[in-house]
Amino acid sequence: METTWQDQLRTVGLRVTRPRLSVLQVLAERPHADADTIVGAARALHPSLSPQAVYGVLKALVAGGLARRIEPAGAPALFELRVGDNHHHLVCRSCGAVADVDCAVGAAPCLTPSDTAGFVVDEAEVVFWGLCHGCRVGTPGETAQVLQHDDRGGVRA
Amino acid sequence: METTWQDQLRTVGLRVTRPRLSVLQVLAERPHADADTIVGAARALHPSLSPQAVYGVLKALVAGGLARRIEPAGAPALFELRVGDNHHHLVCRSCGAVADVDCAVGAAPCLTPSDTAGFVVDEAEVVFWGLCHGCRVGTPGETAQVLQHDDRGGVRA
DNA sequence: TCCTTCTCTTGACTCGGTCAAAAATGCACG
DNA sequence: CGTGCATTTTTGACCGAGTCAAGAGAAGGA
Repeated sequence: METTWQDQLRTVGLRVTRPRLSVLQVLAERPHADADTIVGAARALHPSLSPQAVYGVLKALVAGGLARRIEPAGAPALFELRVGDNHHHLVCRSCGAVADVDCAVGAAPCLTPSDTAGFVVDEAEVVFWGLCHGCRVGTPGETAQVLQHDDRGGVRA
Repeated sequence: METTWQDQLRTVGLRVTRPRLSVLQVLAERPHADADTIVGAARALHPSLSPQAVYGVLKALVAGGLARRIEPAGAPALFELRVGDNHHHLVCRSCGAVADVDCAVGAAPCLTPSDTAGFVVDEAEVVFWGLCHGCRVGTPGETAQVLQHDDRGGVRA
């Protein structure tokens, strides 16, 4: 947040454009927005913005390392600006809300599986599934936009 | 594996049908197959099987707890029969190969995030990203069917 | 065996996202 | 402070994965 968006863009070799600045601002305000939400919000800043432009911008940002793409199973992809700080996510089964979690046990708890089966692991991605406070208390339908109720949850990892 | 597929199906209240037995057999042979692969393989056992039938069967199996659906980011969903034993997955960034991993540290290492942000967590899903032996050694293009090379990996969780 | 109910088939459709060509814009250079 | 080329955005077609719905067809209890 110290450096401006402009600087950040230039640093990774991207040109500074209105669509990009708009998307960056939207992402800064909404930490876990999906492409559609971003299009809607960014249009407030740049009315003629097309969905494809947003996809293009997001792809550029992710490729440049300014944004991260997360894909909770059964939901459209979400984007966030927190990158490189090794954190995971809590996802609400009911409303799809997402919260950041710093890595659970110490530094990198799950990075080393017991048996790597010949794989060389470079990243461990953790998603915690559950219910957010609102949905538990009974304010569903508020931010509600049910994600998936497929299998009977509870496997506990 | 003691009980027959038939028993398993009946146990969860599902009728025993040819499509279901075919899909179960395919899943038993290929532990992490996607819907498309299942359709192809199952047709060998039941030629008139339609893709939608497979989707229906898979949905029923997952709902009944006989199968589990996993969705690696950027790839079609995969299905497996190992359920209820709390294991995670290794996914190859290059060829999409998937291997099972028993939970890393002891029983449930990541189940309790440091700060739950008001969420009640019931499951922690872990995906280890990396390269499988074959792709590392240089046999890419073998099982190769590149998944996604989007962001420069290496965040290490 | 018959009948009810669940399941499969068939086909249309949705959603999230990509691809490609052409117009427009950023910005390095003179 | 213009000018020109490469990068971006626009516009619009397209694709894969999966869902939805109606009717034909089995499964299996009575």
